[in-house]
Amino acid sequence: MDAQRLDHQLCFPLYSASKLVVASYTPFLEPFDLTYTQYIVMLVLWEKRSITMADLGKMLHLDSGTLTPLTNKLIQKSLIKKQTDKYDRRKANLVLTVKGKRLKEKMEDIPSKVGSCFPLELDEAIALRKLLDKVIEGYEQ
Amino acid sequence: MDAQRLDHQLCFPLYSASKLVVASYTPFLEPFDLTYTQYIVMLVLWEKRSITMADLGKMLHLDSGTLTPLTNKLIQKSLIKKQTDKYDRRKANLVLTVKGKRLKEKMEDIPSKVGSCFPLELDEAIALRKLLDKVIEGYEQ
DNA sequence: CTCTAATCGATTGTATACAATTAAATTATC
DNA sequence: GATAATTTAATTGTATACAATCGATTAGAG
Repeated sequence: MDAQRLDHQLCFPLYSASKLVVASYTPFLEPFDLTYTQYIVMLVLWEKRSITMADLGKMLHLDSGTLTPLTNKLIQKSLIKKQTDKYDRRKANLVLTVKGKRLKEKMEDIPSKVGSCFPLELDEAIALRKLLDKVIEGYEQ
Repeated sequence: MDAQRLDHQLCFPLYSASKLVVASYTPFLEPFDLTYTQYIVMLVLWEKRSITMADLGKMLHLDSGTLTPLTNKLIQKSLIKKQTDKYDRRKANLVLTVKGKRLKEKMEDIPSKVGSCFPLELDEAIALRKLLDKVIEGYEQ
């Protein structure tokens, strides 16, 4: 059994499925002029109302080299604002604008629309989620 | 139950796990001066010995905008060659160089090294694989 | 209090990704 | 056999990703 074969490695289906699922958001996000990564930043802001760049990076597993230009795009679209923290001038707090807050309701049905593009039953989705969490949390070195 | 939450969506763990697993190859690939994407192209070539850009793109789910610069890197490293097809001059066949062929044995133990960074049991890996395949094959629209 | 260490976000450089377009070559249609 | 349609790979433009570095700021050790 040759381990050096694409179809014997778990990484490749993972990499492919991830790209496919991310791409499946595109047609639903395009009307709102958002990319997938921009969308998940908005998801976080809709939950938190305010978050520093560092904490956002921890939540999304993205570094400042990705987040700085990405949040600048969202600022440019008037969806969020960046304001220096009052007590620690190194920190930059991201907060929603009124326009950014309002967007939430307009995009409400996207998760279910994306979900219906995929054939997983609820128990399968739960099992997949559990396995992915184990991969993420169990990683060592 | 709010569907618009990062931790209620399957896409995000999938996206995170994929990035993590791909990144976990880096320390093992670095000594060979290869990135993950360059590595999976080599995996294909080690299996096929010769393949057109189009067929490689179908196998890896990547388009020419990604593959052209990527294969150019591998050519530059003298691991592969690109030769115009004799019978259809539109097609470019990728083939291994001697150096590219020899690399296979040197990288033999990478899959198991990466595998041991993750805590999945065999049955879990099989289940994950099956679910990912269902996601990929079942996608519609 | 002062000097060092750590933290934070921005920047730079390299490497994917993909949409859209283009040019060259081949196939299909008549 | 001329022409339209298709295929193939390259190119262009935009958007991630991440490693490495930098400058500003704050925290910590003595």
